[in-house]
Amino acid sequence: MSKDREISMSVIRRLPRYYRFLYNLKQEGKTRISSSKLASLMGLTASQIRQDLNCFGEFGQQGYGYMVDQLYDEISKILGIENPSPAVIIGIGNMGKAISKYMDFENRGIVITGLFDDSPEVIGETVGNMKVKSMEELEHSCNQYQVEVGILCVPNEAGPEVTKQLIKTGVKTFWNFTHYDIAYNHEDTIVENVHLDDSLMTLSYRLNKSKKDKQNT
Amino acid sequence: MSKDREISMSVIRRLPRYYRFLYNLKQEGKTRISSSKLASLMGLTASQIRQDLNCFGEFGQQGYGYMVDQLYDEISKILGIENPSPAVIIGIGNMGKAISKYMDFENRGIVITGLFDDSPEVIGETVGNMKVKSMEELEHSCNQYQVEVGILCVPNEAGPEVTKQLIKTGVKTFWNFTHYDIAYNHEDTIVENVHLDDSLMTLSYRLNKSKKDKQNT
DNA sequence: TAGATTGTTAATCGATTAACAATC
DNA sequence: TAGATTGTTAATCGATTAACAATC
Repeated sequence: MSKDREISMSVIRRLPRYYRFLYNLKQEGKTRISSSKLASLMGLTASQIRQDLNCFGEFGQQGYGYMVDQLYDEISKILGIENPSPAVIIGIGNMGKAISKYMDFENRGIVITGLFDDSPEVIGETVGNMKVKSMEELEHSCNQYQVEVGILCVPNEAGPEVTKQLIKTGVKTFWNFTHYDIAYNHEDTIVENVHLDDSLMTLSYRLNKSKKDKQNT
Repeated sequence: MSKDREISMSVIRRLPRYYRFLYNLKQEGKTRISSSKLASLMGLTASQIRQDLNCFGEFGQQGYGYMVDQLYDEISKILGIENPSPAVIIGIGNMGKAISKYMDFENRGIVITGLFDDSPEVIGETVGNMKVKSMEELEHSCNQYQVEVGILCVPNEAGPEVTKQLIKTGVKTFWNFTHYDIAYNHEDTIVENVHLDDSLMTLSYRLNKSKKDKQNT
């Protein structure tokens, strides 16, 4: 049974990875998998996998393991991939363009309903198969498509203003590529930050650390 | 004093954020900050900040707090931003282009020494201020610039092969935008993964969760 | 039935928070 | 000196791992 206990972020962040590995197993034609097999495949412990899955229900069979197809579908449901939520991308610079072309949104629980920018050079341009609209059209478009998610690819300085505009149209969920701290400044928002700078600096730290460690050996 | 105890990933991943907030404080002309002020600014506890910083040394003054400038410099040193490491970007599609133009590499501890792709349409193109080279030139270029970091923006299928090529030239550190699990397949590598898909699915989960929660109230 | 593997409780480990003596 | 705030030890909290009874 799914428990009342609030599911921790650590568990949630592992779900997409399970989903990915199960997809691969499906592709390979595997029909069943045990927690210990999956564990060694993913570099986790079998215990952790069973604990994680049992946050959401009892998907396995004792003595047998898990059905790959069924588990895949369950996680797909849990992640909400079946009924994708409408989203807009704001800021169609390099990052906005890359995101709109590169991401497989529909298989990630999101449908892009519009691209927006405030630069005259970009407005009207076709990216993927969508025309970039002006910021003046944002509110109308958000209402029309009942947009729920804002994807922020604008420069850091534009973060606060664009966030305000989106919140005015009822958007409460953000995929945020800027440094602007949306969750801190706006109550009742759901924010997933992509801090590429932070990730790169972490890498730099780890590389330098390993260099230093080698010197001292 | 800096301790012998291995520093945990949780701490390391907070460093870039400290760095960012200290940069802002500098910009605002602030000269000193206490752990409790910084804590409320960042939405952390003062305890955690003091614990984190004390992994690396004693940077504060009792009864006074921390010097903004000094602390900023210390963290900069810790992150290895002062002596940037040479890197190459492989795969100059949408994401590769966005990364090369958008990121402020030099201020993140990295210098880009070359862009590489295997598509004739992209080779020779100028991105930012660099010409895209062919994969044949990779090995020579890596040796020439003593490249330490590989940035992988290639399609998932190309992950294993490109990784192999880079490792052959001595690259052991990766900023990885593919789904290929480098660390799992190659020993002694340092890998920082950017899993945009995972981040987006986590967002989808959280949004759907909040919708369900609202229905049940 | 016997063997395998789950679901779940208990034990361990690590990270965060609280408390306080040291000291500027 | 008195007040403030650090550095650091101790207490708490949460997440991971181990163990095992339930059961397919």
